[in-house]
Amino acid sequence: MHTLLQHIAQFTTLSPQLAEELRQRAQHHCFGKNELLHTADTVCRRTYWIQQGLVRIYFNKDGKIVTDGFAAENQWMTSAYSFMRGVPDPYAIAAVEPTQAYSLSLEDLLHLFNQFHEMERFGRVIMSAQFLEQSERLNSLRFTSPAEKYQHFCTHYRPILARLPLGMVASYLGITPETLSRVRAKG
Amino acid sequence: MHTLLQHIAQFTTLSPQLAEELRQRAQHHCFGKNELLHTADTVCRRTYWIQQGLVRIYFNKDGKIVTDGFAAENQWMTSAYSFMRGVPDPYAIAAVEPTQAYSLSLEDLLHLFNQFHEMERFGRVIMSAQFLEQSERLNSLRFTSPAEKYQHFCTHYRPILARLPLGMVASYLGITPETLSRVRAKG
DNA sequence: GGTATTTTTTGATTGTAATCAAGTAGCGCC
DNA sequence: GGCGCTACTTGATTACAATCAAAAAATACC
Repeated sequence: MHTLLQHIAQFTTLSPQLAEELRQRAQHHCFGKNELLHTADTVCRRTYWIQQGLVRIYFNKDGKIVTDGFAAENQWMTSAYSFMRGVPDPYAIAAVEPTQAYSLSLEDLLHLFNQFHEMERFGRVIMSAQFLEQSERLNSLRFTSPAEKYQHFCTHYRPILARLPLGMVASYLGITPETLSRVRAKG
Repeated sequence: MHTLLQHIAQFTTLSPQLAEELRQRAQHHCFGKNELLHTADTVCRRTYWIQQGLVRIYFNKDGKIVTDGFAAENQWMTSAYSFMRGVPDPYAIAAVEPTQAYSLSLEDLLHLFNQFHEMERFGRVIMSAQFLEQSERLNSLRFTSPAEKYQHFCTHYRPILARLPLGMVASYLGITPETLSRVRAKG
């Protein structure tokens, strides 16, 4: 638990009261390889902070699995739209490796946001960071060739590259496994 | 000014003190058609709330102008990365129509976030909404055909469609003007 | 009102990555 | 250690939108 508190303390002041509330509310989880953190077409009730391990979010597009994102140590993962708006969506989340995580429900978060200005700060800062990260990804998808996409992935996701099957990387990059294979053969 | 305050009050409680601080800090602007709100390769120092009119953000890619986004009445516009991180970036912002806007600097915002929990709430809620909107755009860019992209634009941006040259719409959608023209000819 | 410029349309060709189709290698599991 | 499955590679073909090119329409400007 102290690792989650450390993470939060990087972005906001963490009062003893807030730390205590977080300790009470956060749930700890262990997931085996391929175990689901969240099932498609259900409401995603929790947001997960990955302490150890690696997870992915994906959905089924015309019978093919499309990976939409990854989260490893010290990162957050949830099905954002479903979680924030309380509606089902097509995404599922699964552990790529055995994973340990803490989670909070939306109710927990909203309570903490209400109770603690500093937690509201944390929420704002994290959302801003996610927004900027997503902008960069959008630009990469929009303007770069498959080779550049792969290069970008290698430099920005080096720590997890070796832990992922290439098919997942390909669909995350918006290219086919065949194209990724050819890109790698050349580089 | 009261329109900006109304906008903020939609997302958070607006105390008289916060309203007063906003009145003191927000600057009012009038921009003529094609006038720049922000110049490329400089630090974007302000975020603009559009009271009346229409603006676009764009950059120069290999000699071609690529439109990256629009903001009309009741929407915010800034060059996000530059504004938040205080570094230059290649984006410029220009008025598509004569435009009236209010603006806040990062210093203003950070002061207000510090001073007022309710303003920090507003920041978090707006960033969350922007994040979800961007996710939807990312999915549209990634998975849909030019015709579907245009359809999506028509349904989600109807109020501004008629106010924009098609070339701007095309580059926003990540397709060429020729392709957009052909899509429109068919539908 | 007429000229100049920009925007939009239409047509022909090309390039790139997707698709289709095998085949090979790697790995988990008994 | 061998079987069976999944992951990855390689090759041939196709589809789609980009590019190149030019004409037509709309708009701005004197």
